[in-house]
Amino acid sequence: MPEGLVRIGELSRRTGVPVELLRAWERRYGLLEPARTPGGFRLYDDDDVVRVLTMRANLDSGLSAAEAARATLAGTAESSSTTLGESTEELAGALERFDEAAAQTAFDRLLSVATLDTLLGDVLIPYLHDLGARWERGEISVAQEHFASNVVRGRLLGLARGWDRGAGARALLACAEGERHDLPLLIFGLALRSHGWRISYLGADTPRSSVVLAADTLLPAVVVLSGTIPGAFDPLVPDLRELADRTPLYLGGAASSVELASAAGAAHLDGDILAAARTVAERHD
Amino acid sequence: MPEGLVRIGELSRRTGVPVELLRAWERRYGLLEPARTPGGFRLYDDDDVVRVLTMRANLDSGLSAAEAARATLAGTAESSSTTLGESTEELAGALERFDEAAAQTAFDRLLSVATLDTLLGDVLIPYLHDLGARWERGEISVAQEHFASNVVRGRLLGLARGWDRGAGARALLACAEGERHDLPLLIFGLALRSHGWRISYLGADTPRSSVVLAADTLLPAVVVLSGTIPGAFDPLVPDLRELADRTPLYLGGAASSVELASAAGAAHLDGDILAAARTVAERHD
Amino acid sequence: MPEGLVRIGELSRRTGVPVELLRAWERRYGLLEPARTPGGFRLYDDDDVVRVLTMRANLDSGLSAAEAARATLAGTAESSSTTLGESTEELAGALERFDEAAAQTAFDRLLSVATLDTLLGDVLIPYLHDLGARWERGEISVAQEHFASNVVRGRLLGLARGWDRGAGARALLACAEGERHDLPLLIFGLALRSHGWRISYLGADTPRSSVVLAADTLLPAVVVLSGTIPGAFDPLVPDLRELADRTPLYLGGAASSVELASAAGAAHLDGDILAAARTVAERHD
DNA sequence: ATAGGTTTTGTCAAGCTTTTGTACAT
DNA sequence: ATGTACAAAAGCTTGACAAAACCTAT
Repeated sequence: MPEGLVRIGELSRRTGVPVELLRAWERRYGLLEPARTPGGFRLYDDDDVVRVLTMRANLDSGLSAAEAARATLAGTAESSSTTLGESTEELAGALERFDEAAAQTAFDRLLSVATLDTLLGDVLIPYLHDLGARWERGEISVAQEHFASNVVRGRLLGLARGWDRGAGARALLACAEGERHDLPLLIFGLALRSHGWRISYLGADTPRSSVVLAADTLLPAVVVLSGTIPGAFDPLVPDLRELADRTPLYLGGAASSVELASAAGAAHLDGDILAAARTVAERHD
Repeated sequence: MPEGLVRIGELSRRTGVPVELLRAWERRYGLLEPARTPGGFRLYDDDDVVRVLTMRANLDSGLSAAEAARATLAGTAESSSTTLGESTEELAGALERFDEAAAQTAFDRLLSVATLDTLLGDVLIPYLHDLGARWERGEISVAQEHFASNVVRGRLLGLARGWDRGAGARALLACAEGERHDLPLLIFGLALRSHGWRISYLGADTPRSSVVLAADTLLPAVVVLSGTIPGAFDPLVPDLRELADRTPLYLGGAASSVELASAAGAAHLDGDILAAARTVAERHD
Repeated sequence: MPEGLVRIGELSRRTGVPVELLRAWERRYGLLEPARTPGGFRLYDDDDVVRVLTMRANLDSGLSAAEAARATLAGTAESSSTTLGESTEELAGALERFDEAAAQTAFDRLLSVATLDTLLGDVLIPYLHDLGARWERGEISVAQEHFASNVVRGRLLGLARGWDRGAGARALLACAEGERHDLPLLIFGLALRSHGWRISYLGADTPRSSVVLAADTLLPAVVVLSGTIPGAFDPLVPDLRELADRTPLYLGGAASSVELASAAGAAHLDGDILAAARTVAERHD
């Protein structure tokens, strides 16, 4: 669209506002600041058309002329649609500056615009990855990491509430011994829940014997163990093999691999948490 | 929304309160403290609209003008309630004084403090009952009832997001023709969802032919119809019988009864929404 | 809820008792003692409505007016303390048999009958103590302990949501290095929050340097460290002393003692979590 | 239950000012 | 195009009024 400058008559025709009134609005409220021809004629651009139409809309909505003009001029782009990305950044920023309230608000906003899957896959997982990476690069302190984890953990546990109810198959979830990162496992649990599964969750750093005991009590359809520390699963292989004899067993996280899992009689879940949940859900219909 | 200051005439138009009365309330009770133009005209903001609506609602509920004004002005208490009961009252209060922000906060609070089942069964269902009763007694204005319903509906729909995903059995939900009260059915859907079911929701006032068509397309495990208006199901009986031949059919709400349901080849769901959801969930394991 | 005072006509409408009779009951039996407007009009509150309805019920049950009034005024206050114990047992039982849904329900019930302080002091703290004791005696498996901790943690973090909002003094909370039991600290935080404080929470196993860094960023009014493992604080004493120079410091949990705390320039918080929170709150008005 | 007086509150009016769309003269 | 003028619409303040609701006392 070429820069179409029009004179006042044309502006009047396009907006339906009488010429005199356009001049009055300019004079009284400074609504428009048209360029001028050498001879003094007013020249309006497309923005001016929008401005006049906005002015009219404001008048129609009941504002007085003075107020309508003020509102029109103040009408800086309304942030009508806060996108997913913005809210994510807001969440990240709030967590980093220890602002819990703002983080909760950002979380609320995310929950109100996104589905659970989107929240988990497009927001939380990338955020946690990023957090980890920056922590490794020393860009973030342990305090910030702790603070953020606790806020996120609180929200995830909130979403998890009641996740062992229903009629679906049951999964028993636990972190390997020594493993402290429970958040990925929590996310996995929520994803599996959204496939209709029932979740029993033992959380971080669960001794192998406890997993076995819980499995014997609950008789889950599958057991899923998570471990990120390299070598975390190695000493467990014999026990896992025994457990896998009785219940389908899955190993996930960086501590697992296809080879290690098969050595333990288990199946390996690769990196993508949501995909892993889908895999488990589909394989045990 | 651009912060639009309006003059007294527009405020009157938006609230239905005569101009003179608005001035009288300001003079006598200090209900409003409008800004002024240089020339002395009163300028009101959005909060003032809420204040006037609240004042009117208080009057409708039987308070004298002086008391209504006092209650209106007092009704901005910030609070951080912890007990379920307190949060519930907070929600009710916020909804009645048209304070959407506070209502959303109370809702968030409730969600963070209670289980979904409790929120539905111990908070929302009693609240909606109470709302209806007070509306019938004229203690509450139509505007308040509408406002409250819409806020609640918005939150429930938010909670419902993605409820047709997963691997559980599918239920098709609809209100009978002419039936406008969709909130009970929404609550039923959420309760059923918490049992791991997938929900397909057609909402208020769904023509019988649409239900049949959706049922043939989706092949749900059950179809649930809701009706509160007495006699709402009566003309549908032949069609329902045909539908029930193909799919298990449930009828709920005051318009249904054991006799009517069996005449339609369906099962009757009694008054307690959460119990009804449990019944359906268990019967179709 | 805005305390709405109503005039005699509305009271009559709400109770179905004629205006003259209401005045007569007041004059003859002192049934009501309404406030008055400057002009002399009677003003009744919600309790008065209840009183009149009770009076009517008493009359209907055959009492004479004078007797009915006396009975009404002798009105009783009832309380439900039985439910607390039952719900507590229900919670404990559900957690031990890995029944998350039932545990959540029990939690909801507790929240609906108890205040936060009661919940923390009379239910959770005793329960956690008991859990620990039974774990030591081998009556309970690690799996059960883990499972229960995670459910409780989820609820506590839910109650904590937004706890750094407001205008009160700020407290920075963290567990000592190596310390994994964050629940007591969480409870302490909630208790302190109920005194109007703002909480910044770093959670389990926080390195000393991180605490210092967070303290320098947030400038809290106090720092509180928790440690249960004997000797957990010992290697930290020099660093703590330095931290205590800048910010009031409190040490709590079995790892602390009056001597150790004073050696670190800090104050010792003794075993009772709720009392400790009260102490901190009062000492920093 | 009634009578006679008071308070409360919604509504109206008079007289004047401000705001704003439109018109007209230069 | 500019500047001024003008009148209708909307608003302001003060004051008053009457119906409804309420009071006390008989």
